[in-house]
Amino acid sequence: MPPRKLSTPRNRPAGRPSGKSGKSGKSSTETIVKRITAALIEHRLPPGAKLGEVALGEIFGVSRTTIRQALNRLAQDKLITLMPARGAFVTTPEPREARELFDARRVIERVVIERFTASATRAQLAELRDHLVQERAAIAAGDAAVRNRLLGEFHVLIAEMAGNAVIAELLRELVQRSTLVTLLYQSTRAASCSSDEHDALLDAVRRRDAIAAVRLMEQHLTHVERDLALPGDKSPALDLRAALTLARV
Amino acid sequence: MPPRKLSTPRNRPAGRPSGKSGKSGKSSTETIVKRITAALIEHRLPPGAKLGEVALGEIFGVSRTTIRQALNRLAQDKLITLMPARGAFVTTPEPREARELFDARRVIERVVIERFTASATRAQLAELRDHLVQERAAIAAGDAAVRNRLLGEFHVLIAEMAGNAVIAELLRELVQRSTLVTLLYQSTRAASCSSDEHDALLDAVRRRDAIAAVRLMEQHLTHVERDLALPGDKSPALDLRAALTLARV
DNA sequence: CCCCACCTTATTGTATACAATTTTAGCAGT
DNA sequence: ACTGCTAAAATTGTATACAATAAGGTGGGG
Repeated sequence: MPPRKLSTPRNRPAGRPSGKSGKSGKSSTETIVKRITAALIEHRLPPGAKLGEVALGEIFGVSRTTIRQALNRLAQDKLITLMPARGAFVTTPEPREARELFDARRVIERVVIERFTASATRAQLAELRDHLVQERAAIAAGDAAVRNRLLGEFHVLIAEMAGNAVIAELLRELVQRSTLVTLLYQSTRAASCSSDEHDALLDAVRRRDAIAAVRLMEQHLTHVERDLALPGDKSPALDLRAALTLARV
Repeated sequence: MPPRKLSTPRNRPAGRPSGKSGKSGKSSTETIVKRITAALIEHRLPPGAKLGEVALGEIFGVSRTTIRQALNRLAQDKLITLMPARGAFVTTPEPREARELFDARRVIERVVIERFTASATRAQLAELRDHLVQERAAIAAGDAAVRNRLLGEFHVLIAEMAGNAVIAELLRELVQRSTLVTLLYQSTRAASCSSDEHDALLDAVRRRDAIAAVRLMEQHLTHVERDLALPGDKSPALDLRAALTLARV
């Protein structure tokens, strides 16, 4: 890597970032968290990638202090893993964690969809239909990044509409993490399938068929999980040994 | 060039908070988060209290940088609320949030207790029995602080034993937040009652009676919520007007 | 030829310095 | 005397500087 010290004294004297120059009224930390999260969800940062503080600082034009705050936030969401005195790395979820994530989602989303089926308004259904159109567009355009983000947001959107903000927030975290899992153990063919299942789900809600909606949601989550290439219960050590054995030859 | 230690370590003698030797295996941020969390859960810091950065820094013997990291962590757990350029305050949960918290807990803990009833080992039951003894001791001693902590930990303990670490972590957050709620809208009489219900719950698990266990858990959570003096749906504005009307007289 | 100790280097952890904003106290005006 | 503005103090937001630690490279020894 570049040992040259590319000094970047381009930092503003001090104080707040560029302020109102079109950027945003949001806190800069918040902005950075969102940018990195988007990069993770859209698979521009692969699991295991190192997130150096100085590198990020130069990219976003802020000091390490601000970067560090953002990294702490991301670590608490389990999207990145902080290794003391080592640095921040994109989390590589273990198979066990992947299964637990989808299990937790089934527990929560079963209730969410049941309630939403009872309370959904026409406007909410229209919004979800719009969302589904966007999903289809991203899939048709082959934009895997946006596709993965939208497929996850669909679930969060329903949870927010179901009326319990606390549950919606929990689910948002779970969906983000399981998106990371999907990217790790992905099998690409499942994409359009997911969107079709979203469609069927909405249809059941429109018919106010709670039983069918719950069943479709559970099947949907089970399908997504099953389409992952989750190693049975193999620990990373076994994979390592296998890799080394092959390398020997 | 030999990097001799000729520079003066200016601020190291600031001294650690607890003079205990050698326990600093943990990160200092982690320690501070736990200390503040304990203070919140045990009601030594009331909702609405301001947590100034310099004050905390002096208390714990660290700089504002470290304090700020801890405050960010606590804010993400919703235990404190950060108001931009204003400071950090102990969260004052609104009635709506309180109801949503207990609703979320019912959704999750129903499943947790059902699974635990099926999988509980003798050793796990013994550990829970020990925990219950501690609860009783704290109640008998009139130690409200420890009591509240233990009453919450009971639920988290069961979730951890139920085998899904992700769900257990979600519940830990919910329990912490609902403990804060309990302290705000408390009605003290419910304490021993909770412990009795924990006892009944354990009994159902011992009998492997999943249906009873689920029912007892739901009733338990409903009781805890009902014992709160949650204002109906009054918004703070209404409370303010009422208060002013009374003050006028 | 390989392995180990030491040193160099890069990166993280923490403290301090400075800028900006909010709050509060003081003052003038009506 | 009370309300509205202005300046000083306090507090937060951000940047930089310094200390500690882990990774990597080099030379010497087995």
